Amino acid sequence: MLEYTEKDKSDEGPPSSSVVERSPAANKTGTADRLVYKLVKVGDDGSVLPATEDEVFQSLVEGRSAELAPSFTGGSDSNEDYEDEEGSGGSLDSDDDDLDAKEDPPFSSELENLVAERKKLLARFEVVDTMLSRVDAEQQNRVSLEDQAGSVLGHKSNLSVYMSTGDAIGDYKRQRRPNPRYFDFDAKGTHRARAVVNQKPSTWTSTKVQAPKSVGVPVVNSMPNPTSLENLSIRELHEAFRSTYGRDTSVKDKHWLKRQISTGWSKQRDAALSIGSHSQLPSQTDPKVRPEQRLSAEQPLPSSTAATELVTERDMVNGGQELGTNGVDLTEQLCTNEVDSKQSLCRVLPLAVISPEEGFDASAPGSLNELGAGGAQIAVFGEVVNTGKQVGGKRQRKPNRRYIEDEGEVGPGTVIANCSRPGPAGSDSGGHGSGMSSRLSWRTVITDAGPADLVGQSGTLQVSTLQNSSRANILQGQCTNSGNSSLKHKAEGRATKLVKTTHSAAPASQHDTEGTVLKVKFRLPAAPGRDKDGLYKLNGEARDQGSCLLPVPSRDSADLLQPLASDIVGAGPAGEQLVAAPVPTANGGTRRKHHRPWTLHEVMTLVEGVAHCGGGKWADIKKLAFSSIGYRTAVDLKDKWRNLLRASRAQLYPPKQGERKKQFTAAIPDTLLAQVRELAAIQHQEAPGTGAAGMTSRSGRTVHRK
DNA sequence: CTTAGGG
DNA sequence: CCCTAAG
Repeated sequence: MLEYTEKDKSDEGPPSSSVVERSPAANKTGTADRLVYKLVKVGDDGSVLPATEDEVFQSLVEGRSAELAPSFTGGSDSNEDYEDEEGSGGSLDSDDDDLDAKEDPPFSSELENLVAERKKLLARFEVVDTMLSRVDAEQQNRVSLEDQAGSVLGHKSNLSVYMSTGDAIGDYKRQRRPNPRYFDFDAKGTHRARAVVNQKPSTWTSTKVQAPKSVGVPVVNSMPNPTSLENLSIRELHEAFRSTYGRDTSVKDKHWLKRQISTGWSKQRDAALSIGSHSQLPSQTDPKVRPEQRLSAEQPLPSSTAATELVTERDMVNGGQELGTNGVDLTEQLCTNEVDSKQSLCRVLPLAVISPEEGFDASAPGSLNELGAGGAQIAVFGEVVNTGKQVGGKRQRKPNRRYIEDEGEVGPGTVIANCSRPGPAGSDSGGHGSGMSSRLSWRTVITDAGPADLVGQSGTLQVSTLQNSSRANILQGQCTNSGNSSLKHKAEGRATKLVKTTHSAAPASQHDTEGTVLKVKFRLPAAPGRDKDGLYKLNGEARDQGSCLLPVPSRDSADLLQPLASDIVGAGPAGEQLVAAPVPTANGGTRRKHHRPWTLHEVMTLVEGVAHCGGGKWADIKKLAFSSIGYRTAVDLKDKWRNLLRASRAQLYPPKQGERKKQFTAAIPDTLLAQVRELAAIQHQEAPGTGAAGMTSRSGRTVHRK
């Protein structure tokens, strides 16, 4: 019931392609601004209408007629976007004007050559962009204000709207990751609404689809059997990927690769089929379909549609490329296109897709957990990226952001890479939905000046932007933030942590004090993922510390620094260490992971915590002993402890055999290990017996040997 | 949400 | 470190 209800409320937008009048304002009005006219369609008469991404994209691609597909126009627009705008209204107007001026298309449009068109379009986009930037800025401000005010509601709606691109229906739940357990539940609620939605896309699709180019891998027959993917090694997967998409990828995650590949195949197949007639669904493609999903997937499969679209887009994009004369222009154009396409897809796909979440945009670094909207996939460069479409009607797991570094890599596509990800291609740490991320990056690129401006206006914005670039950038974020220290942004868990860390970490260890610590809360809409800590409060660290039960023995700086790590992030002002620096892997690739070496201090703290609370009470320990640490989650503690146990055990057996083994572990002093052992022993004892002092279950965990 | 385990 | 399955 609940789900259903919620949907009703928020959904308005998406589903009804039809008009949908939502009770809009009611909910979101105030806040929902975010969307705002991202895209504007300028009519010949000079009127400006909010256009759908599709429209824009189309117009861009086709170059010629500024017009959009008729079918599209009306319906799609009616999304939240609309509403949103109203909310923010004022600021936009000016922009609109600009558009008008620039945009009026000459009568002789027909005659105009593509170049001219392109220019125009570009100009238009710029304007739009600008607009967007402003809007964002504005929103940021608003958000910040809201935060201060303490109003929470607004955010939610905003974000979701924004990200989910309409489709999201604002339903938070949907964005969560598909836990099987919940899935059923979810699905039920969701379906109806969706069903309603599905019609719109078709129109568009049919129009566009023309000559799908065959990609690296041609048609159905020639495609390898998906099931074969299971057994492939990463290298093989890479090859397959390359053949499928025509580019390399650095992603190491097998799941991701498989998914991408299979998706690519299925898509291609679909495209091929759909062109001729109508395709059937590729159900077998995905190896991991969840049964539940199938059951629940009553709806018709839009997949074919999606695929088609993607293909089409790709073609278009490619075309653009070819046409492009001058590098620069080209570049821009591409970027633009890409962006648009993404957006458009988002818009469209959602309808079709059951679970947008899955969607994953190769080009968008971010996403992590799904964002619904963002989820939609995009075609980057011609390549068909996995769409949220669920091939077999099942949801695919979403790839971890972490693993996706891709995108930029493509040779040919380089252009885009530049555009979208200027900086070090960050992995998306922040990832909030792909949608978001893509957006961000995009924006970043385009708005050169933008960032600066934005920053100035609202520090907040920056943060989000930064995310993409990984923690390295965080610093900036700090700076920015510092201004508005009071702001709290909801951030994605990790990101948040990181940021936080950067901010306060070092100091914290010592005397901290910082009243200023801010919690940066990214506003990721949907980011369901791991917000765990997102909300973490930075309480004054000092305060907490004082309150901690566990006295931290080594507060001395010496202790802190000594440890293995360089980590103490704080140490360096620049918080760069946080990072996800690419780490070379033995195998060969590089992977970016958040790695934050444990400091001796932390380890000691952990040990004490265990001593006080017993093993297994990670959450408690976290609260007590790590209140000042912040970035270590209970799980981290658990993991670390596990490692310590291992180490302590290992210590007993000297590494005689010439195996140098894990030298890494080195840093931990024997004494500590000894303590660990002791504790382990103690717990071991107690556990089995009866809960001695109220410690009940924790025991078992102690020694597991693997 | 918190734990335990696996990877 | 991350992810997931289980209470």
